[in-house]
Amino acid sequence: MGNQKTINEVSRIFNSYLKSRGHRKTPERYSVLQEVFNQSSHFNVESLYLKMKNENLSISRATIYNTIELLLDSNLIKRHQFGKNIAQYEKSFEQKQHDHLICLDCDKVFEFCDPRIHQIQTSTGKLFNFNISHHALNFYGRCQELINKEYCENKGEG
Amino acid sequence: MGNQKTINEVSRIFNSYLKSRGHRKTPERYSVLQEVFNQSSHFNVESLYLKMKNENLSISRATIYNTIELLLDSNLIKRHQFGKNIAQYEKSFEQKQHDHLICLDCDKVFEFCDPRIHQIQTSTGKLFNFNISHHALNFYGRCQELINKEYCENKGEG
DNA sequence: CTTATTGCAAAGTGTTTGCATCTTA
DNA sequence: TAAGATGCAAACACTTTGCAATAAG
Repeated sequence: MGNQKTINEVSRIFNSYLKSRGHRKTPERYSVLQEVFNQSSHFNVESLYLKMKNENLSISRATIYNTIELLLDSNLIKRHQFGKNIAQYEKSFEQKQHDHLICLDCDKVFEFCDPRIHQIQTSTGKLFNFNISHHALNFYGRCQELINKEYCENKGEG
Repeated sequence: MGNQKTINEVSRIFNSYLKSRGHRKTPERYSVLQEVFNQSSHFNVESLYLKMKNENLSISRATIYNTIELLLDSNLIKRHQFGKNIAQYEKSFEQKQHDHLICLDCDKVFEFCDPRIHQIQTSTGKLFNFNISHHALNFYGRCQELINKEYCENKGEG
């Protein structure tokens, strides 16, 4: 919603990123990008690896870690840590800036937007003379709505 | 500043927490608490362990991990992840609520306060019917001030 | 044909667990 | 003296690294 991109557009971005950095175009890199594109929500390296293996794609963990770095560097994905020692990722194309609500009961992650955060970022940057490139705002708590309860039931899904 | 607590007050809090949960009072638990009390800034389990070993205190990593859980549960410390796979802790007594600025060049962490965050927390909680217990707001960027440059020089210290 | 990239396995790192030994209550 | 806590080492989970084989340009 808003500024969705097709896999072709995203490939083109990745393509020109690779070219600009003198990195080679390999089938593995594009298959990781495709898989990331298919993710509807947050994912981690292991889940991505298993998913790809399950689809009989030829890939190794090392290559996924390698490619993830390139995708981060080209701003096609974002990295998060939601209070656990596992890096979570999400694609950063096709969605507007948002932050996260994390349920401490079911680990489910919800997204929200609030323009005031950007104001705080700007004024804090000025105050500290800090060149802020990005932020992470996480609210931790317990979801209570019926609609959320549903999610809460299939605990620890991701 | 504001509501500092002495080690005696903190011990009393820990003491009554342990009693209320039926946990035993052990010298190790109190020596971890003392060490945490002595920390002026963020710390992690390994740094705490090495510091204690250096002071010839008898302690094991396992016991520190164990005690850290109790200190978290009794709200005497807070846990953070600043974008790395290492849990960072800080004492949560004797200081007011604050958030963090993380320098991507030198890994140094700065603290700031902004009351607007609490407003966002309240309205987001209402909007999602989420019972929010706490939050983490991290700004990532590069520090530029001379005063900060100093910190930046002894890279990777904390 | 040169050199970046892949993929495996080994090593690294932070954390958790199992269990025998101690110690608190 | 019984249940809980400690401490060591082994196990774990995620990530990084070394290196021979492969493939992009």
